[in-house]
Formats: sequence, C-alpha cells, structure tokens
Amino acid sequence: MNYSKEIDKKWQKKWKEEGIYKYSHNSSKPKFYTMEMFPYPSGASLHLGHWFNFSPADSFARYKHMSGYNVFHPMGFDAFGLPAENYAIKTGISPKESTEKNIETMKRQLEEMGVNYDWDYSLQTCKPDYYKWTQWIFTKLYEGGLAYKKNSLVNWCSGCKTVLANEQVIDGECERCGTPVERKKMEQWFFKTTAYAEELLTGLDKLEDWPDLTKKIQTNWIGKSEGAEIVFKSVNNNFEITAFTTRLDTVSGVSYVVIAPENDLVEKITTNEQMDEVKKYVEATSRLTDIERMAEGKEKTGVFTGAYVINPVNNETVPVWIADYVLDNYGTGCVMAVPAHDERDYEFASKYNLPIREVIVSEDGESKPLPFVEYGKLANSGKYNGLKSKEAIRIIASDLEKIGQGRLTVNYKLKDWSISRQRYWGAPIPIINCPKCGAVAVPEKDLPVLLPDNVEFKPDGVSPLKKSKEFINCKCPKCGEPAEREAETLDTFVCSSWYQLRYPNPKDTEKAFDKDLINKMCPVDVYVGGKEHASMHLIYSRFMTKALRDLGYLKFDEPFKKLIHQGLILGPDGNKMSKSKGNTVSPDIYIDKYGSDVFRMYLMFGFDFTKGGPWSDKGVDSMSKYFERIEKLVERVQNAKNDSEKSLSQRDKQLLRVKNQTIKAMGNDIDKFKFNTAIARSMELLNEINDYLKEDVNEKVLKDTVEDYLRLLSPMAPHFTEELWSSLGHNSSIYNEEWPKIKESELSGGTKEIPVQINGKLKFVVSVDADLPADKILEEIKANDDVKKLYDEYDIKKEIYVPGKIYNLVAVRK
RNA sequence: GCCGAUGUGGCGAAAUUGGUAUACGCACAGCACUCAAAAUGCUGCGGGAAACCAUGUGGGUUCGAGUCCCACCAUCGGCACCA
Repeated sequence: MNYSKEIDKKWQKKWKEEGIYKYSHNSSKPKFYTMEMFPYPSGASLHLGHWFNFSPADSFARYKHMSGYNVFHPMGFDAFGLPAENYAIKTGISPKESTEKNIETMKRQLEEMGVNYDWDYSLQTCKPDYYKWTQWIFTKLYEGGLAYKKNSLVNWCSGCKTVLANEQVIDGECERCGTPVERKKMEQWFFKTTAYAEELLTGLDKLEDWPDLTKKIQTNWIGKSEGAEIVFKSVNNNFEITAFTTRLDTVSGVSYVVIAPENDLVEKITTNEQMDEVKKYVEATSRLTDIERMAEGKEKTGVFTGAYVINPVNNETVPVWIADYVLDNYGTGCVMAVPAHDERDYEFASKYNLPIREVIVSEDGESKPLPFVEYGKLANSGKYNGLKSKEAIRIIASDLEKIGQGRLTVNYKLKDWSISRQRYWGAPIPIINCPKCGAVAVPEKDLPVLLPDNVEFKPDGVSPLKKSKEFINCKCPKCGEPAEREAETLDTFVCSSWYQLRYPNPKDTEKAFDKDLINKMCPVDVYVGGKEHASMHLIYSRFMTKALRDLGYLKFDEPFKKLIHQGLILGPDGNKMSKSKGNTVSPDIYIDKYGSDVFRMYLMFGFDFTKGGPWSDKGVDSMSKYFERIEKLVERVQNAKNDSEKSLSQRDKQLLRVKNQTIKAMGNDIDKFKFNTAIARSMELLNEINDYLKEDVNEKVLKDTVEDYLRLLSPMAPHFTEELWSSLGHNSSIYNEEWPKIKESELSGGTKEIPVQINGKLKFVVSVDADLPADKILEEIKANDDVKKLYDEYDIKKEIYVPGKIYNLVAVRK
C-alpha cells in the first residue's frame, strides 16, 4: 500500500503552507458553528479518547464545509486547573511552564490527526488575554446582583485542599481525587444559578436536539418540587420556623418539627436546659463526612431543643428537634415531621417515642399500615376530613395564606454555584475588599488582575495568593484607601462557561466578545463532548448564557443548539481505561503503522460514535485492506479514457443509481454522527464499482463515479483522499470540492423487489420496474405466475397492497 | 427507593421509524493462483432434512411487530435521608 504516515505529513505541510483551513467571518455562505469540548492540556500524548472524540467531529466539520457552509470549527485549551498545580508541587515546574509546553505538544498532535482547525481562532483560559474577560464577566455578574459572597456551609475536599461545587461531589466524594467530602463553614463567592432554576428547567423542552438522557439528568439535578411553606410560631411567640413540605395534606399529623444541625435557628431556639446536649450533638455531626452521615442503614439520631411551636392548622403544641437526617441546604432546612406518613419521620418517632397519628387513609376510606406514604383521603384532620390529598393541599394552603402562615411554593434542589477555590492555578477573583467600601469589583481598566508568578502554592487550606503581599495589598478603586485583594481563584468551570463566545474574536483586546458578531454566530450549531458534563459544564454554560442575556449582552437563550455525546472507548477488558488497571491503549502504534486516516476510519467504522465500547483492534487490518482496494481502483481510473459520447447502458445507470443512493445515505448518516453506517455505505459503493468493472465499462461514468466516491470519503480520510485526488491530476484540494449533489433523475430506474406475503410471512419477491406507478406495479404482481399459483393454492380472504412496497394476502390454504 | 437507557448471528453491529430481520465488516470454511505458504480474488456462512423456527422472557394490538402496548428478567447509567 502507498498510503502511510509519510503521506499524512506531506499533506499536513502543504495544507499549512496554503492555508486551506483559514477561516473568515466574511462569507456569502451560511455560518455553521461546531465545536468540541476543549481538552485539558495534559502532559502525555493524545489518548484514544481524544482520537475518538476529535477525529469524527473533524470529519463532521469537513462534511459541513463541503456541503456549502462557512464552517467555524475552533479548538482551544481548558488550561487552568488542579493537575498542573499538583504536577508543579511534585516536580517544581511551574504550572505556567508545564501547561504551555503541553499545549504545544497537543497542538502538534492534533495536527497529526489531520484536523481543520484554524489556530488563529483559538484560546487558552490561563492566558491573561482570556482570563481578563472571565474576570470582566464576573464583575458584570457582581454588578448585576448575580454574584455574591456569603458565609456558608461548603463542600471541603481535604485532599485538594479546596472547596468544591455540589456538582463536583460524586457520591459524597471529590470528583477529582476521591477524598470523602467534609462540610465547612466559609466565606464563599457564589453565582446565583438558582435565579434561573425555572428557566434552566423549562428551557430543556426547547432543546430538541439534545440527548434525552442529558435533559433528564439536568431535570433531576434542578430537582423541582411543588409543595408549600408553612410557618410554625413558637409558644412564646419569640421565633418562627418555616418548613417546606410537599404533603401539606398531612399537616394534622405533625408530631414534632425538626431542623438541621447546621441551621442558624438552632442557637436561637435552644433552651438553656438543652443547650449542652444540643451543642454536643451539633459538634458530633459536624465531624462526620457526608458519606458517614448519609450511610445507608445509618440509624437516625437527634436531640430535643427544649422549644415548642404551634401547628397553625390545629393549634397543637409540638416539640422542636434537631436531627441530621434533615439537610440544611434543601428547602428551609426545617421539616414538619409526620411519622404516620413519612418513612424517615416514622423511623425517628419510633426511636424517640414521639406520637404517631394517622391522618391519611386510602381513597376508599381504609386504614393502611403505617407509614403510609401515598396520597389518599384525610382523616383525624378536623374540618378537612374526607378531602382527597391533592385538593386538601390546595385548600389548607389557601387557609394558611389567609392567616399569613403559609402558601403554595416550589423548591429546587439546584443550589447556587460555589465558585471560590483556595488554589493557585486559576483566574483571581477580581474583587478588592475595602474596610470602608466593602467588596468592590475591580474596574475594567484595571483588568486583568494578573496571577502572580512567584507564589508558594503548596496547598494548606489557605489560599496561596494570600501569601503574596504584593498581590494582596492594593488601593480601593472607590475611595483610594489601602485595601486587600480577594485571594481566591475562580472555579475553572467559570472559565469554560463562556468560551464559545470568545472563539469568534479571540484576539480582541477591547471586549470579551463582539455583540453583533456573537449574536450572529451563536448559538453554537453542534457541540460535541462527554456526557459526564451533563450536570456541570453544561448547566453552567446555560446559566451563563442566560445571565449575560439578561445583562444585555446576548440575544439568545441557549449556548448550544445541538448536543452530541461521544461514547467511551473502554479497555480491552471492558473496564474504563486507567493506568492503575493497566488496560490503557495508546493510539500511537497504530498511527505509526497505518497512518492517521486508517485509524480515524477504523474508529468511526468499528464503534458507534455515541456508544463507544471495549477496545479491540481486530478490524484495523481490514480497514487498511479497504484502503488498498481503493488505491487499486484509483490506479485503474488514472488510465481512464474519455468516452463521453457513449450512451448510457442499463449497467451504467445502475451504477449511477447506487452512487446517488450512497450520496444520500452518507450525508444523512454523517449529519447524525452515524459514521459507522456512512462508511459501510461507502464500502457498498466500492463493491458495486468493482462489480461494474467486470463488464463493459463506460470510462467517463467510471471516472465520475470514482471521483465522487473520493469526495464522499474525504471528510473521513482527508490525507488519503487528498493523495488520490491529486494522483488523478487535480491541483486543488479535495477539501474545497463540493459534497456531491444527488441527481434525482439518476436515483430512479432499475428494478425493485416487491415482497409477496401470505399472512404476513414472506413467500417470494416479484421484481418490477422501479419507475412504474403503484397501480401498474400491482398489475404486474397479479400477472406474476408465482402469484397466480398462490390464488390456486389458497382461499384469499383479504388482499393488502401497500403501494409500491409490499403485497400481503390474508389467506387459508385450500 | 425514584428516574432513565439498553438487550438482534461466533464477534463489532445494520434495519429508510409498523412493511423482504441479520446491511457493512470481522472471524470461520471451501475453491482459484502457488512447488508451497503469505498476499490477493471468488464462493458460502442464524438454526433446521423440510414444513417451519429465530431480534432477553411471557402475553397483547395489527393483514403484518426488532420497532407499538402490558408484565417480567438481566446489564448499564443518573439521582438519592430532597421532606
């Protein structure tokens, strides 16, 4: 075979010299913005996952380019983050240095893949010319009331020595290092994602081209629940407790009220007699990690506060308890406990001998074993007796509203996004804390707040930036008095929540993005990336888009119109690839042996793009053989004479028909990221062409077909087809060829087979002229000898003819 | 526990959305070329002698079901003391 890695190199060089992938916003063609989630620049060479993600996405972009779009397909680097910092701690090489080096390596390797990126439209989140604008966005959100600081309970990872967002806590462990997460109270910056909870949820309905699974995950994550608030006043009328409940119908069964140990009310309401015990309990729970606290089967614990409140619905006095089965960060952190109709309350009440009163029975009035948690009919509920649960909720809520002690409301699991990180390698939060003026945003003219180079950043829980006096000490931009800078850095997800807005104009020193341009370019038409970001990056980006829209910068609601998740290539053993399991596979040996295109094609053909699967290289050889067969065919065509005068034979027409079918099918497939079937179609076309070569060949038909065939393959195998294209005497790149147009006239003709069935079971097929109108086809079927025989053998009860498709007889054998 | 996805040959997988199940490959077998092998090319390839039977299992709707409906089994994923 002629194709090899050397051919890749030759064309990569030429493409670069000729600048064929240079992008310009000035074009008469319609825009098409497609991008992949940008990678983190890690030290090692590109792994299989990168290839599986980026090379098909590149093929897609190439296909769109050939289909007449002005395709914008940028690539950048998500360059801030912990790995570089941890690497630095280990080796002493600064994050800046190692990151820059890694980016250079990665860029080179991406080019070896044969991608059509224009590096003039690229970005690196760790560069001041980028993070200046991340900081600017922060200040805009701050001014718009969407960023705020509060003392709050946060997820603390003692491994990474930093705070984590809720989204970064997986099963109670740090998403990055697996350390059990602790809870800590700290002053933290937040973005007000909750302000958009409802829109983030309802907006999902409009995202028709997003995977259902991803929308489902976001729906769960947002966790909307409709219920009611109810206010319990204390017996002495010196405090109030507001609880959220979805089961206001059970309110007459409240036998106590519980609040979370961390809740601010605890201190306020606890009586002196109970204070010691309560303090002990609160301290004990605070020592537990989330995992310990929520361990399955863990017995519920709690303690009485000494306080009593009044149930506004029946005026009963009930005790107030503290228990760690109540979460402070959901609802109000306070719960009305109805042991008869809630499993948790039942367990707790049983343990502490609190009353259990049945107030819901089944709809037919039957008493059910407790705890009975389904909807039913009210009992033991005074004037509400006999009401069905759902109407009771409405009526009780409206009664409470009249006395100002409750109302229907909604609650979301979604929390505000915690964005402060006590680490070094990130964008400094652009805030100056002035003793007089408070937190003041750094004015645009003073941005970026540069990340200092020489800082000791060994993690010890104190933000490394605090240790740099030069960094910390500054003047308040408002009053000019001495002040201190915020010492924390932004969660890297802030950097990636807006990067698609920067790509179209990455070198702009005046603004983050050009309003007019970005409103034309966005939303991104197709976004490709892993589904592990469903409840992180993809929520943050959506939030940021909506926030910037409401601040007047954007005119669209969603960042990404269509979303595709690539699957995961697993190790040969079916497990996730990891160095510790020793099941990693490097793409390099395949690239060296076969060249980039064979490998790209193999990845696309051997796996469903959205599914992935366990790695196997069984078919790589056969892909290489496919390339050889193509080379042979092209060699044959190089000597093709031009016999255009010849009229088309039936065989010629059949070839053209198959070609047109292939064009149609491959286009549809690539649009849906179904590269496996697209390549299968191309193989069918090759088989057809080789079959055609056995008979009388019309050289012009052959050459046209083969050239179209190369065009069809070129998005998937850019180097290989470029080489063959030039061997056919073409001087311009195949990349700038048009994707072949379907000729309807050539699509028709030939014969087609109509299945003939008895009772839905296939008997045989009848071949008919494909161009015949449906009723003529039916005539031909009926005239067919085999069909006539069926009439003799069977009693025909009914005849079903789906025009031009199938002929079925409902019949009994005579 | 709640929500969701998937299940088709020895294997990776197709099936225009209710209309010829197993496309395209891999593996395998036979033949040709060769002294021979490799490479290449051709042929076959779900089961069954056949009628027929086969898309995780059992029902249902339909002239017709891999596709729609109900129940179940298995695997994977998301959420999970969310009041």
